Amino acid sequence: MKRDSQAPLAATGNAGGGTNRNAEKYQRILDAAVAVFADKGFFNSRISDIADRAGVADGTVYLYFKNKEEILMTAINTAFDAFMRNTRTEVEKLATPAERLRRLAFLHLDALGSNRNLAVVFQMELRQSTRFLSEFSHHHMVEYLSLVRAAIGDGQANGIFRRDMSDKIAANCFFGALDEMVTSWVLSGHEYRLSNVTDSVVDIFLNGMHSGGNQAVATTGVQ
Amino acid sequence: MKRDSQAPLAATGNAGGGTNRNAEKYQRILDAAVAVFADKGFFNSRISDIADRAGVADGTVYLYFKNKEEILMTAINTAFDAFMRNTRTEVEKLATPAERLRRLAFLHLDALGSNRNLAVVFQMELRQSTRFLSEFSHHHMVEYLSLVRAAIGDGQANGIFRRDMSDKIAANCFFGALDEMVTSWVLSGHEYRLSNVTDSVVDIFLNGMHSGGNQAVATTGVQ
Amino acid sequence: MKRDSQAPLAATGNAGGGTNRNAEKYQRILDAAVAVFADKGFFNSRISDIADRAGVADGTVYLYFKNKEEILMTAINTAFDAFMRNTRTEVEKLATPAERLRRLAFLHLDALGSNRNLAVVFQMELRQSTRFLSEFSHHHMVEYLSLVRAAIGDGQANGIFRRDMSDKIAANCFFGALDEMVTSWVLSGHEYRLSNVTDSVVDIFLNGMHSGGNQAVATTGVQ
Amino acid sequence: MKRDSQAPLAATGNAGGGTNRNAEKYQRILDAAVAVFADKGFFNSRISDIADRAGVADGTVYLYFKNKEEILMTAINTAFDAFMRNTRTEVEKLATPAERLRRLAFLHLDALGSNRNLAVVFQMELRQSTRFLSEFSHHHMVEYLSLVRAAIGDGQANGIFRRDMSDKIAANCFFGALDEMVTSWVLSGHEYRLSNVTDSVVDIFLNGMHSGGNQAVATTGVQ
DNA sequence: TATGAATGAGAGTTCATTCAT
DNA sequence: TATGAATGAACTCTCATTCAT
Repeated sequence: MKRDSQAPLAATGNAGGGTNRNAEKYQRILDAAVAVFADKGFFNSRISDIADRAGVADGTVYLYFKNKEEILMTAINTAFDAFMRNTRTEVEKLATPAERLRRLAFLHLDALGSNRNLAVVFQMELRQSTRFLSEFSHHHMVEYLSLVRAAIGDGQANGIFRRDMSDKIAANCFFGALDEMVTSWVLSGHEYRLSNVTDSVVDIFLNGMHSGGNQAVATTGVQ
Repeated sequence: MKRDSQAPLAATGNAGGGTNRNAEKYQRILDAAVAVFADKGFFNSRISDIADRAGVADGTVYLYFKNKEEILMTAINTAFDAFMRNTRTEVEKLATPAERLRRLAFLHLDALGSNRNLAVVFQMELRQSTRFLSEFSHHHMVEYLSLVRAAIGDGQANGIFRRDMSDKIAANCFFGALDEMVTSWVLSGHEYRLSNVTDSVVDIFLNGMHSGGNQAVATTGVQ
Repeated sequence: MKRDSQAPLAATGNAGGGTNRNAEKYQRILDAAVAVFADKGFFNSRISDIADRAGVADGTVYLYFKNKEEILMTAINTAFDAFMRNTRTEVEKLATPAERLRRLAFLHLDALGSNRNLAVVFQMELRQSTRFLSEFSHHHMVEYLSLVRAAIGDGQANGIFRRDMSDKIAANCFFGALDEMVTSWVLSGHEYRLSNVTDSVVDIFLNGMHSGGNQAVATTGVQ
Repeated sequence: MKRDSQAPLAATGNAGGGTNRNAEKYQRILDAAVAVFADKGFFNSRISDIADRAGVADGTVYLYFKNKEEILMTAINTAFDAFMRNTRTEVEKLATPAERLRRLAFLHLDALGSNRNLAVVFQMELRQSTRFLSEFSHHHMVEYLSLVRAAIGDGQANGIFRRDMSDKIAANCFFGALDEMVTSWVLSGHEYRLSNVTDSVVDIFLNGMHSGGNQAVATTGVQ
C-alpha cells in the first residue's frame, strides 16, 4: 500500500471483504486501477495491467470487482464520498460564506493535490461521455455544487455577495476555476503544491462577487 | 451580433482531396464522426457507426482518414483552428483588455453553443487520457490560453487589472469558468442559449481582477 | 463443399446471405461445424476449430452466425426441416399405415446413414440437457412423432393394428428402436449401410402391433 | 414386487475413504453432482455448484475426486454396476427368455424411474461426444446388451423367437424402445410411473419376435 | 481433513483495418 | 474511387484446479 492514507480523497472504502487480508488486497487493486487509469485512460487500460500493478492474477481482480467499470465507479465513489464527508464537516464549522468557500477550495485542491492519480482520474474519466458514467458523475457534481451554491446563496442573502448573479452560474464559475487549476497542475507535471493556488482563485472569485464593488469595467456587453 | 450557422468551430477542413465531390464526402464523414463521438464517446464508437451515419461504406472512411484516432484529431484540430483564426481576427480589432476578454468569452461560448456535438466532443473526448491530453490537446490549450494571458497581461500593464496575481492563474480561472459553463450546458440538456451567460462569467472575472477593488472579503487565507 | 448435397438431411438452408459466394461460405461453415461437433461434442468444440476446418478466419464465423449455439441450432433445424418436408411428401403418397411406417423408417435411417456427422450430432447433441436446447429439440421430436402416431392411429382405426396399446407408447417404441439403430451404427464405425436394417426393425414392430397376433407369450406381467 | 427407494441405480459406491464420515461426505458430493448435472448438464455445471449443494467447500470435492469428469464417470459407473449386479441376480432366477426380458425391462424402467436425476444424467449426459460415448459408456452398453442378446439367443435356440432376425438388431430394438420410454418420461415431466409402461413395450417386442407370427404385414420392403 | 482465496490458461467474441473486386 | 466481406489480434471474463492455512 503505497499511498498516503491521510489523504481525504484516498480511495479507502471497504466494500471488498471483512478480513484485513481481503481489505488490503482490495485496496491494492483499487489503487493499482486508479494508477493505471490515470496513466492510460479507462478504455486503454487492461485488466491485466491493473492485475500486474497490484501484484495479483487477472482472475483475482474479479473476486473483488464485478468488472472494469465497477472498479472505476468504486474508486470515484469512495474517494468522492470520503471527500464530501470530510468537506461537509469542515465547512459546517465556519461562520461566513467567504470562509466556507475558501475552505472548500482548499480542501478540493489539497485533496486532489495529495493524490495525483486520483486527480487525473477525476479530471479525465469523470467526463467520458458514456451515458451511464455521465449520469453517475453528474450526480456527484450536483452534490458538490449544492454546497457551493448554498454558501453563495447565504452570502447573497446577507448582502456581502452581489445579487445580480445567478448562484448557479457563480457556483459553476467557482468550480470551473478550481477544476481548471487541477487540470493545469496535472498537465504541468505538478512541480508546485496545488493547494498553494487556493487564495489566488478564491480572491478573484470573492472580489468578483463582492457586492458594492466597482463594476465599471464590466458594464458594457459586446454582443 | 447574432451569428449564423457557419460557426467558426464547424469542422470544415479540407484535407481529404481536391474535387468538390471528395470534399463533400470528407466533410460528411467528419460530421458523422463528431456526431457519433458525441453520442457514444470515442471508444464506444465504431467505424461502422460513423460510416453508416455518413452514408458510406466502412472502407471508404479509410480513403479519407488513416484511422479512427485521426478522425477525432482532425475534427478537433479543424474546429479549433477555425475558431482560433476567427477569434484572433475579432479580438485584434478591440482596444481594451476587458473588451477583448468579453469578446473571447462570447466567441468561445457561441462557437460551442452553436454546435452541440462538437461541444460534447470538446468537453468529453478531449480528455481521454493523460497522454492524449498532454500531447495533443494541451497544445491547443496553450494557444488559446496565450490569447487570454496576453489580454490579462495588458490589463495589468496599464493598471486596470490587479498585479498581485499571476496572469497564468488568472487565465486558467477565466478559461475554467467558461469551460464549466459549457459542460454544465451540455449536461443540462441545453435548453438555454449558452452565449447568454457570457456577461455573468465575464463580470465576475473582471470585477475579481479589477485593481483597487475592495479586497476586504478575501484577506484571510485558511491554511 | 464435401458433403453429398442429395442427402435429404444435408444442412442446406440458406439463411446466411443472398449471393452464391455467401451461400457457399455459409454452407462451408455449417458443414465444418457439424463435423467438429460430431467429433468433439458441442461443448468441447472451439470456434477456432470450426473456422479452421471451414478454412476461414475466426471472425468470419460471426458474419454468418450470431454465436456458437446458433450454429448448432441452425444445423439441426435446417436438416430436420428438410427431412420433415421430404418425409411428409413421401409418406403422403402411400396408402397403408404399414407402408408409411416402413417408408418413414427407411427415410430416417437413410438420411442419417448418408451423413454420418449429422447423425452423430442428432444422436448426441439433441439430448444435451441445456434447458433451452432440450425444449428446442423436443419440438422437433413432437413433430416427428406425430407423423408416426398418425400412421399408428390409422392402423388401429382400420383394425390392422392392435388397439390395446397407446399410440403414443407404440410410437415411442418405433422411434426408439430406429434411434438406437442409428446410435449403434455410429458407434460401430458404420461398416454396414444403415438403411439395410430398416426391414428388421419394421418387421418386429409391425408384427408386434399386428392385431390378432398370438399374444400368448406376452400375457404375464411380472410385477 | 414394489421396490423400495434403495434403487439399484443409486450411486452408492464407496471409493472415497474408509471411515463412515468420509463415506457419507463422498456420497453427498456424488449425489449433489448427479443432481446438478441433471439440472444444468455436465458442461454447464460448476464445481462450486456441486460443492454448494453438497454443503462442502470447493476444494473438498478434490479430496474425493480427481476432477469434474471423474465425478460424472464415478456416478455413472457406480449406478450402472449396482444395476447390473442386481439385474443379473434377478434375471438368473427366471426360467424363460420372455420372463427374463420382461424382468430386465422392468428393472431398467424402475431403476431410472426411481431416480429422476440419475435418469436424466443417463439419458442426456451419457451422450456428450462420440469419444466419450464410444470409449466410456459404450462399454456399459455392451454389457447390458449382452444380457439382452443372451435372452434373445436362448429364445431363438429353443424356437419361441423367430430366427430370421439378428439377435443384435433385436436387442437394439428392445433397448432402444426402453430407452426412448425413459427419455419420453423425463421430458414429459414424469407425472406417471415409468415402470408402468413395461408391459406395453415388452408386449410389442415379444409379439414382434414371436416365431410363427403372421408376418404378412411386413413382407414388402420399400427400398 | 477441510477450507476458499488465488491462480492463470483459455474461450468466445468484437471490430479496426485491409484488399479483392 | 467505392465497396463490404474477410481478417485475426486482442480483449474481457470464467472457472477448474491448487495450496497455504
